[in-house]
Amino acid sequence: MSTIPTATISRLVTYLRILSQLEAQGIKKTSSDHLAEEAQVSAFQVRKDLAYFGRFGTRGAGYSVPTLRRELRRILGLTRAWNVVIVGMGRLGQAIANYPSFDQYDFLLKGVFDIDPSKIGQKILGLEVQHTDALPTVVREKGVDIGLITVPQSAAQDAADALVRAGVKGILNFAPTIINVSREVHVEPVDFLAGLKRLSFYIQNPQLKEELA
Amino acid sequence: MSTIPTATISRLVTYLRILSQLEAQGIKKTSSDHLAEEAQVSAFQVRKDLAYFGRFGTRGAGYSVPTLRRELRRILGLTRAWNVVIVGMGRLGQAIANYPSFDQYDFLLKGVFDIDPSKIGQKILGLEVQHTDALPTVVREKGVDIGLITVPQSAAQDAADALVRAGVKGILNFAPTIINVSREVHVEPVDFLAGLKRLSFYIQNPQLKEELA
DNA sequence: ATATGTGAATTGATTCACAGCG
DNA sequence: CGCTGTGAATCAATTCACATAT
Repeated sequence: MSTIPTATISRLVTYLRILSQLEAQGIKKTSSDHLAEEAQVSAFQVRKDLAYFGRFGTRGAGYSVPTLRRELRRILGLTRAWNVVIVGMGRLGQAIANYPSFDQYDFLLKGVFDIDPSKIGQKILGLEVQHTDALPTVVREKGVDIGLITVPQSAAQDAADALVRAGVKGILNFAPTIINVSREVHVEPVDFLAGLKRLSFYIQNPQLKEELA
Repeated sequence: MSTIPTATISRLVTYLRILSQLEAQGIKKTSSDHLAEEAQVSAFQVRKDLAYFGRFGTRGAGYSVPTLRRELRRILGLTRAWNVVIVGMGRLGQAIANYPSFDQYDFLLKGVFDIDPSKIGQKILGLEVQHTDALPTVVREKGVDIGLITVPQSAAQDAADALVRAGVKGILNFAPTIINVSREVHVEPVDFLAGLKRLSFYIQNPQLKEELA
């Protein structure tokens, strides 16, 4: 079996969102051409990405929207609910917790944590903010899979260590820093300051538009 | 001149952050080995990334932290301030506006916008929330370079269109959807729901750890 | 002695062209 | 005929090895 590019996984997430929108519009059929246009990639790319996981289309006819959507949800592990906690209940943590339809995406918020005594005990969406020391208990008892880190940069590594010790399998890191975790825990960065700095580069160097992939 | 991988730009942002931390600690010298360890890449990669832009080190001795930091800031366009606006003053927009030291990074918030009449007129960090219709005026008068989109998915394309018409050069898109803009405007996505879904895939397929780049 | 800078080699990802199937 | 699925070819990115400079 050939190796799967990480970029393919990102694109599968995009294809799934497009399919969900098509399904919501009652559209039953689509094609690699259409998905490609919506995802802003080539049709070759769409077909190759899907080919890593199987054959989902009908030659000459394209793809069934419900079928391909179901398959992508299965491939991405989105047929089950994932239990998550948030570490860091500042403004960003609260915004994420309250994000519209966060729970509709089958990510269930099972706990919210901080180390600031003034925050502990506050209620967020019916959950009481707990001290990070309670992480191991909550992760075990609630079967938590994923931890979101929304603490300041200086506290991010401590939060990551606590989450890993508590036994989460994945971390979504909003803090603007790289965190070190054991090999078996996967980390996805969500770094908007880094995004701003990349924008700064591209705006300052518009002539590089052609020289960049 | 060879073409510059987009991944290189992301890594330069990481190297810059590491150098800033080293400088704050009073450390004057570093090496490609040290930067590589901190950035979780190879030392070859660090040197190759820097080589796209010049020679910044001393053979046998490594890199001067202040010098390399200054050079990276110059390369990334971070020696000047960038004027930004935020479109979407829900919880996420407010959290980003209030992000600790957002302005310390030389991104200056020049306006906040929404289309919800109940939000217009509210004060955020001394700025009055304005209707999106006012974007062209503000962008022109304040010299705004970058727009942040923190509206719901369904409103993201409209927000992007308004920003592009108003004349911004770059967009940081927090909405979970791909937006279409004219070629000369650069878009950086910041999609935490996509990050969660990628985590779902990697957690469900731990055996692929070796098969993924 | 030591660590950078860089052409060459290798590995990986994307694009292509067309075979295969409905 | 139309569109998918896929090996082959191309293109891009990373890794390597070592020449080079201090």
